[in-house]
Amino acid sequence: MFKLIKKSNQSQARLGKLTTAHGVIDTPFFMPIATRAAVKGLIPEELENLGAQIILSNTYHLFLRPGLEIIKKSDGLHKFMHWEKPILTDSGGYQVFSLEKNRKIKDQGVEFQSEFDGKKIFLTPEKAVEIQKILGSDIMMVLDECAPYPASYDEASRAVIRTTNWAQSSRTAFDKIFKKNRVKPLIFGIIQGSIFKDLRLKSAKDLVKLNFDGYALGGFMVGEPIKDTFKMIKLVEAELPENKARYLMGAGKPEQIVQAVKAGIDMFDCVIPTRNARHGLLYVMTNNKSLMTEKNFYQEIHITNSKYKDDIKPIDSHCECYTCQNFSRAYLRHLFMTNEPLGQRLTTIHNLYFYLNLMKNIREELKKE
RNA sequence: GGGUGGGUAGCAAAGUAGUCAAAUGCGGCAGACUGUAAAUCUGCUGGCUUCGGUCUUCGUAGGUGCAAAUCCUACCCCACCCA
Repeated sequence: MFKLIKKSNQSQARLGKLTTAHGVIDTPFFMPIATRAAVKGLIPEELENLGAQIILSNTYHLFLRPGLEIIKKSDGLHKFMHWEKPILTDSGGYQVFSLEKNRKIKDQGVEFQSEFDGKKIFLTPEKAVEIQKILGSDIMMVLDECAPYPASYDEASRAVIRTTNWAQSSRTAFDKIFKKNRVKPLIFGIIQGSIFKDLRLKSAKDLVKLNFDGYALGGFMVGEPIKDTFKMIKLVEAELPENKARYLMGAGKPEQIVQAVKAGIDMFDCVIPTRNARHGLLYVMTNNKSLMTEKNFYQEIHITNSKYKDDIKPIDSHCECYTCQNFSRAYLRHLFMTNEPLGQRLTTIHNLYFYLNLMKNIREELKKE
């Protein structure tokens, strides 16, 4: 359940609390991604210390490997991966987009071809709910169709119709499966519609009727101009009930997250901090004044750049993460140049800390406002 | 001293007359990454350039030939084998 604590008087930003079966989460928040039941090289204790309140896992990938039997036997995903805080599970809707070559969309669901053995997997909205139940998800996402960009109006429209139908089926399946449960996971609907105003509006309105626990804005950050992204966010935000969490799926860069918080978004997830960390792109805070008003509050550095060869400063001199407390740019660069996996682990720690700390600072700033 | 193989860009290694400023790999430089099939991918890596070219390069020095990294001669170096 989402509880709105405070609304900013300078923007649409909100402070809130999201209660799940595994604990209460302060919003706005960022979820590190654990697609395959692990956050790239980090142990759960480290994640917690970095400030992670919740992580994201993936229905499709876990269904393929290790498979549901193993997770059942382990008594759910939390125990399996030793993470006792909340887990949000994505439905596989994004894989409709990212694994475009290996899937076929039908009205009843999506047929994927397994990358491991070529086996065909037919994922329906009902099955996505069932799988997420077995995983032990705290926040389930409905199966949706994430259309690529650019998409024609007709394509986008068809994707919205299917997504809405699937949301209906998911809702029904969910209510049936959890009829007798006192403690239930949350279930979120996903709004689609590419960058077409009327489609986004219709998608939002139809989903709100289904009374989900939260509403996700999907199908963004797939190549569309960021201006359009925010136009759509503003449009959709106005349609959403105040007492439900809003989740901008797959976003984003730090300044985009701040901007989205100001547009009324409560939840985020993104591969950027972890993937970029592994690729040597690191975040440095350049201003400790107001995140909510300053535009350029950070800088990116490529740790492999030759200019860091003899730079014995930490990544970010003001950062309090384990990496910055103990290691220099020169050392991290050396680890990267020599392909030492430790380099990736240390930079992942830093970038995740940067993101999680960013969210914490946003919350504190909103509190003080 | 005799024999054999070899000397190609930062390194390794193809190429053995024209389509060669020279494959490929490594190294080096820079960039991208947004609900993760990503410890991945892309570009550049002799000089100059008005980006059309142009100049200098394949151990060194000569030579043949319209044309040479590629053929010939001499020399210098390296590796291994025999004395």
